[in-house]
Amino acid sequence: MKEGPDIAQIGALIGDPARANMLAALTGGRALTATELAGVGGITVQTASTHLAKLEAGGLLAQRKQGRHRYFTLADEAVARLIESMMGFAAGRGHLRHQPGPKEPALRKARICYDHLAGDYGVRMLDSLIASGSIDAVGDGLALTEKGENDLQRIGIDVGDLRSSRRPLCRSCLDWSERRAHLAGSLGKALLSNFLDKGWARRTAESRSILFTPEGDRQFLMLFPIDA
Amino acid sequence: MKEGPDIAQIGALIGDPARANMLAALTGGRALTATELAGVGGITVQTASTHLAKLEAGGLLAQRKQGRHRYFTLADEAVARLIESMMGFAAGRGHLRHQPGPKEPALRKARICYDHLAGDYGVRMLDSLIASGSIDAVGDGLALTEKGENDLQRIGIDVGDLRSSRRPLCRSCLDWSERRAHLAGSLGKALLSNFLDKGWARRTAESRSILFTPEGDRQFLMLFPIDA
DNA sequence: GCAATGCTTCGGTTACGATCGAAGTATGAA
DNA sequence: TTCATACTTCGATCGTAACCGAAGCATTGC
Repeated sequence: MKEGPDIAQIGALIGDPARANMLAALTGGRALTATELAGVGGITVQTASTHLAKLEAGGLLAQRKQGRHRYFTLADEAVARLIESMMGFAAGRGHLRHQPGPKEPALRKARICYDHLAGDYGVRMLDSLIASGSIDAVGDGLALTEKGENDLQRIGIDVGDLRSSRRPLCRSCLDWSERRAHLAGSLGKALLSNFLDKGWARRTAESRSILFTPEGDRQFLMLFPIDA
Repeated sequence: MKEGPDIAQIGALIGDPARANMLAALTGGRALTATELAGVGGITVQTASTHLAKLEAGGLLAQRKQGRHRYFTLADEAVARLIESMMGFAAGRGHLRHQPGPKEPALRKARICYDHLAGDYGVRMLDSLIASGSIDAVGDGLALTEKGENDLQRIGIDVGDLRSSRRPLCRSCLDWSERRAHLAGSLGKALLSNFLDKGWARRTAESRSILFTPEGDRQFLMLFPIDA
């Protein structure tokens, strides 16, 4: 007994419904204030404050003071991956929420996962990139090809810039709704930013879902075709 | 709020120290009885029984009756991966146990992770396989090469048999002690079995650690050299 | 300066769940 | 049959942590 790292601590941190809701909301990548997170968790600000303090002490959250606000974000991408992987696991076991809710279909279609595109569209994009030879896939690993680099340049993404960052360029992330991989890493982030910049899609206020405009939808589907 | 799968439930399941200890013990791959698990968790059998019932209801455990014993195991490999990934995360945040303990060094050197080799030796083995060209690595993904297949045949592992199983042949698994990848999947399992069969190493009674014999140690290090 | 907003800290209540003793069920051994 | 072992269920206790009202800081705006 007492072997290895202490998983009970972080399990307990995630194990409270209010905290889990806050973490899930922060997986949206946006920095949120304590008051907003209290709303997400369905609790008062006082209670939220103690929860947030615990999460920060546990290394899951980071906070940034700005004026009289305090913006909370996930500490880093590793936390986002942990949350998303737990979601994948929970979805696989049928630990779904009681009511699917009206927002559910939009979430399944396209949502943000920390800073990249997830859901049906995220999976489709990666599939298409692999099919077109832009990305090589070996097992769970992904690597950008020369062809991919050229193609991306054409739509306005400079891979050279991305390579300079310490963060891995390509990374696969298991999608909880599709149960298949989508593209994470700095390239995944750059692609989503690109779509948002072009006005193809926009983020919604209080949800993780991403709404494509009709025109953006058309462009996206044309850019990432599936031959089936 | 209330978006996506319910991670709080499984978080809470893992969040109790007694349950976390039991799960960690079961990551050793061995089926354990309720009484043994009670010892691991440091609680009475009654308490353990209720914990085990909850874990089973949550889909984390499976049980098998045999005579008057009940053997518990992790429900499947996905659970093992979740536990190990949480250990990796916890180790990265410094959520280590209070006292490193005497068994710690042995665990770090070589231990079992569900059914394959982990720890320093596990990482070394994968590094060596990649360096020798037996395994291709792209990002986090791993694939056996033709050369690798031949080499393995020579030490008595028939890859053809392994391929027929539904389980992936190669899979990378993040090692919590080394913070680097080691080899999982059916090939990882086959390799460990091979070492045990040859008498190079043996499993210990109540721990996850794996003890190499002096001769086994020599053979292992010779088979998987590191040029550095 | 004063009021308003955003958040934290304090204090006290409450509820849930972990815990164990004791009793109950099942299997095996004598 | 009787006893022993392995485990579960019941009942009751107890501790902890989630929770909120109220008060206390800090920052901004007027």
